[in-house]
Amino acid sequence: MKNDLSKYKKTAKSVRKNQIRINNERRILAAAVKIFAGYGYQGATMRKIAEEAGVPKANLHYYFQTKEQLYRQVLDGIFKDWLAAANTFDECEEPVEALRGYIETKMDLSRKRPLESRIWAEEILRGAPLIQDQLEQTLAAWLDTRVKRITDWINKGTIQAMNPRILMYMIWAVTQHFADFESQIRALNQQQNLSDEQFAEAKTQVVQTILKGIGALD
Amino acid sequence: MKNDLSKYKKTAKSVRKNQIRINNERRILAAAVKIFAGYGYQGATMRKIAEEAGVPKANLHYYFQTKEQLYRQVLDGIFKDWLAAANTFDECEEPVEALRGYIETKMDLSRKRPLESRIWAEEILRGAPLIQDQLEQTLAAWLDTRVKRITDWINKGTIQAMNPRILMYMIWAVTQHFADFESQIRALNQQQNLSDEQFAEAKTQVVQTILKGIGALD
DNA sequence: ATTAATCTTGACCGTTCGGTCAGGTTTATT
DNA sequence: AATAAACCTGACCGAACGGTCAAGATTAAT
Repeated sequence: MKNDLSKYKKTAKSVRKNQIRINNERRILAAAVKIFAGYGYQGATMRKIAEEAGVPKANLHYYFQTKEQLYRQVLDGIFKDWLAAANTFDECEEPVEALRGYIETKMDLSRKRPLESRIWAEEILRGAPLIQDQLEQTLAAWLDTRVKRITDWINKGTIQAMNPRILMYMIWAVTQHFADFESQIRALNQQQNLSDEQFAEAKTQVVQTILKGIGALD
Repeated sequence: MKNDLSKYKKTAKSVRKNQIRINNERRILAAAVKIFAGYGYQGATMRKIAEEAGVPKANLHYYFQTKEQLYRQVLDGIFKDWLAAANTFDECEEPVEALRGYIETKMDLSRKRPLESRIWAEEILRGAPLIQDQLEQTLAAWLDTRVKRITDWINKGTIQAMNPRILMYMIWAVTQHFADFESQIRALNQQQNLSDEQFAEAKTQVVQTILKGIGALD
């Protein structure tokens, strides 16, 4: 097995040896994110990724056996970021601050990592062929516990009665829209990407509209 | 020119001749919508489309010279539907009913024509390489006039102050999410698509949340 | 009945795709 | 210094892609 990593754990000095692999894997993954986001899974080619990473195509297959495995690792990285951001939801006890923090974090993620958001979106668009398990297990479990929290708020009368799942779908839809539909927003904004000021305004308005829409604000 | 249609306009009987062409074009376009939606532009192949339509691959190139031209005609059809639905916005004078009607129409469109929504989404995701002109001209003009209507409502005090463009982005994001992210919603709904009842609930909640969120409802 | 236009199709073409591999180079171990 | 493990890469492969074309079948026009 060319790519069996277990052997690297035998000695202390092998840590330095790993560095070559770590650096190259990181470089290739960064290039893969760009190319997959820009062309989609099918439109992306190993040639383009190799060119973007500045390595020969054969080298890609040395570190990642197949295109699909490379793509899977890209998706894994995105999913981890997603879950990390998702924990913002639990940092506050009160619905207003918990939801505000979560929406703002998701908006920031769309602003700072639009490529990752687009890769995720395309995967879902195609029917989630590779991440269905993660959706049905990890994401479904994450959602269930947050639905319970929101239900508690509703039962306490802090926010009005509603379907918590639909609220979460709305938050995801709106926040990710600013990454996924960036090119449409640009076309409708005099061919300019949203400035920092415009994006800040959007962020505020999204938070206000949703919070007010569920009766958490006046 | 094999595919010059001008000659068909010469006689009355040519209308019947057209029927073969009309039927085959329609059949191929319907198959193309399915395949483009399911696999994306790059992932879709002329082979698959021909198979879905039940005609030999060479026949596709008889009616549509290239894959890109076939795809363009699919996009044109989607854009026309989009604009037709968009006119719902103008049917009512008051903001509550105008926005409610528009949101509901967009939700219904997501429910009834999810494939078209996904093709549109993928095109935007890829940077709108083929429809940029339509976005910058037709869609931008459509949006501008609606922004003016909303601004009037704000100036009259019927709804609260806000950025009308961001409101429209939110409406598009949420309504199209139910088509574009259908596979994610299904994975989070016990592997079942939303039932008619669930979708009706979502529609109501989306309308209520947005209208209340902009201060148009109590 | 004849002619012309339109439609149909299997076979084929050049290109590009993901992936392989042998053999050379570099780095680590003893 | 010698050996081994890891890394690198140009050249190559079969498969699948979009697209073409000549020749036959069908339909319309006279």
